[in-house]
Amino acid sequence: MFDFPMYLELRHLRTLQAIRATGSLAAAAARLHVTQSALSHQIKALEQRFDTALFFRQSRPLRLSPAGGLLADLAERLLPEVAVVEQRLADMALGRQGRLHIAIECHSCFQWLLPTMDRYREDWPGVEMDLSLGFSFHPLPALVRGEIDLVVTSDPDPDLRGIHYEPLFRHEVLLAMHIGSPLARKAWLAPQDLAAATLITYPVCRSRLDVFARFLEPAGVEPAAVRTSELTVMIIQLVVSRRGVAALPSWALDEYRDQGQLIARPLGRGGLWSPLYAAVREASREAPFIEAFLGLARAVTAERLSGIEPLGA
Amino acid sequence: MFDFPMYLELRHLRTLQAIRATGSLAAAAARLHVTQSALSHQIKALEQRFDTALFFRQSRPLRLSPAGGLLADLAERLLPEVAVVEQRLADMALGRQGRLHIAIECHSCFQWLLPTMDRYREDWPGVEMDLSLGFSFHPLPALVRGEIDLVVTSDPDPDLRGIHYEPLFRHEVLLAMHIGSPLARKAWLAPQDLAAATLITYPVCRSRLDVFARFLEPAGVEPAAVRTSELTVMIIQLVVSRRGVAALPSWALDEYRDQGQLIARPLGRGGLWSPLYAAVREASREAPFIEAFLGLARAVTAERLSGIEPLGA
DNA sequence: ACATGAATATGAAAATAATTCATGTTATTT
DNA sequence: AAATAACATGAATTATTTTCATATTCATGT
Repeated sequence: MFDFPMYLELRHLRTLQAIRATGSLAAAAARLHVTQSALSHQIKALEQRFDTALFFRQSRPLRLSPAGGLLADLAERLLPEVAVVEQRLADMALGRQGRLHIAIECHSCFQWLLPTMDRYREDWPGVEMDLSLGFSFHPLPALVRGEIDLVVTSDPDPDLRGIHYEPLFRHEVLLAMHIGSPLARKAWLAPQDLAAATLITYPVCRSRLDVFARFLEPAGVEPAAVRTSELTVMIIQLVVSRRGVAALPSWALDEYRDQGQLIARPLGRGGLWSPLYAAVREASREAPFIEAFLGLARAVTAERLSGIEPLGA
Repeated sequence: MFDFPMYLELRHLRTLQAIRATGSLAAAAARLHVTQSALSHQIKALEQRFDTALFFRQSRPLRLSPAGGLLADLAERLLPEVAVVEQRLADMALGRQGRLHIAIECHSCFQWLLPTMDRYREDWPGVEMDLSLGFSFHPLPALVRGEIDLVVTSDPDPDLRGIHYEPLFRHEVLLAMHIGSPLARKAWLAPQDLAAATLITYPVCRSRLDVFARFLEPAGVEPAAVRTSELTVMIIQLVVSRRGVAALPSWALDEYRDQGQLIARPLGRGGLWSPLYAAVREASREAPFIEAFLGLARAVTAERLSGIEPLGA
């Protein structure tokens, strides 16, 4: 009759489970909202497929055979797991659950990102969070590939389709130097002022450093020396010990500035302002758990960072 | 497009698993022996059903979204379980595995049944065995209902359909008495000889006791007294201490007879012979693991029990 | 045993659902 | 910027599942 196919499917497990629970085909059919005939056919096909009876017919109430019991046991184990996953998927679709793997390209962003994440975790316990540092790899392609879900970046790549850049705020990049530095006497600095200086930067490509990309290189100026350090505290140390100067976000300097050793000056007459974006996939942009994160990030930065100018919605 | 249905099925899990394993729809399709188009449609339907993307399209190799990963994880957990059960079902169909729940109606059958089960277990480790005593319930209907799989009985019920009675052997029922009993002087006993005796029996319905059903009742004789005991050893005790006489299978007496206190005599001139059957469902009759058990039971009884006459195949 | 009611089985038709085919799009590579 | 490989899509096809109508089987009471 049925020539061959007949893979075991969850439908069959639901049927076996219902049959065992109700003790009759008819009742099981009612519970599953199908006709008794449908189940009878289904059972028959299974029995042919496995070449064994699934229940004993000459008795009522129906009793499953050992083979039928095996399948019903399987149903009892698997179906609850399936239900759990379906529920989680539903939650995900509603945006109440999700995954938020964040990568940052901006070394000094910890200052506001960690508090943001802490507060976020309280409201969205169903969201699985992770943070990785996007210094050694390129976070935006990873965002496209779905390896991560949000990238904090200051240089959007407009070529990438399907990525939305949500502006967070603009902040001023200041040149930090020792209070006794000759450059400290100027109200603001011109590119040429750095020609004789040692510039301390994070160890990343110059095109991703605003001092170079938007201040020195346009003017064709190269500092006397460049040295790098991974950590903001270390950079500050070097500046305080008069080993060089460094361009840093104004808020990154706040906690050190009032120690009296450090002074900061704008880069250029109007200052060097840099935007910061949260890049997310278009597909996840409207998920509530993403929107909530962006909103919280804005609130936290506006509250805790000085010298920034909020951007975006 | 698809208006509504779309239950999650194992097919979908197999698809997700293959996609994650291969990193592409096309490769997954090849592995599952369907076209790439089939999987594309399948995925699309799932995405509509769960209202969420299952993988990121703007990247190759394909990467599953969190939702897709959830389903693939589920697949990884469930499919192996399904495979195990399918394998066990195949084994059952071939009769290499099965369930052998045995019930006995015959009190003294332990003597040969336990050794039989012990030896059987060695050869058929895949068969789940159990033994229950069918004294307080009726084992044959339970056999029909599939609660048990084999009943050792001496009175077949021909009304039950679908039950096959496999003859094992005939054995003689002897009357055991104290060696000094006046009855012991006779070469064989007539029903009337018991009219003055105390008869000790197992505590079951008279119709299931051959002494009554086939010896005393046909002759219209009632013993002077009847008392019962559950255990064969206890019955022997009572007989030895001259509290009465008992009708028991000859082999059940073997281990006590040579203690010199006990003597046994045939019931009637030709002796009272009783057959023993193994009742199984027609459906399971030809399963190798059942046939093997029957064969072994015959071998063990022929080897260990005296005074029996093998029956059947 | 026989009738009766309830439950399961069955075949054919109808309804659904899954798959393929042919082709269009989109991504990656050279 | 082609070229190529991979995925998406709509229509047609094929396969499967379900229903409908009805037959058979089982359980029970007389």
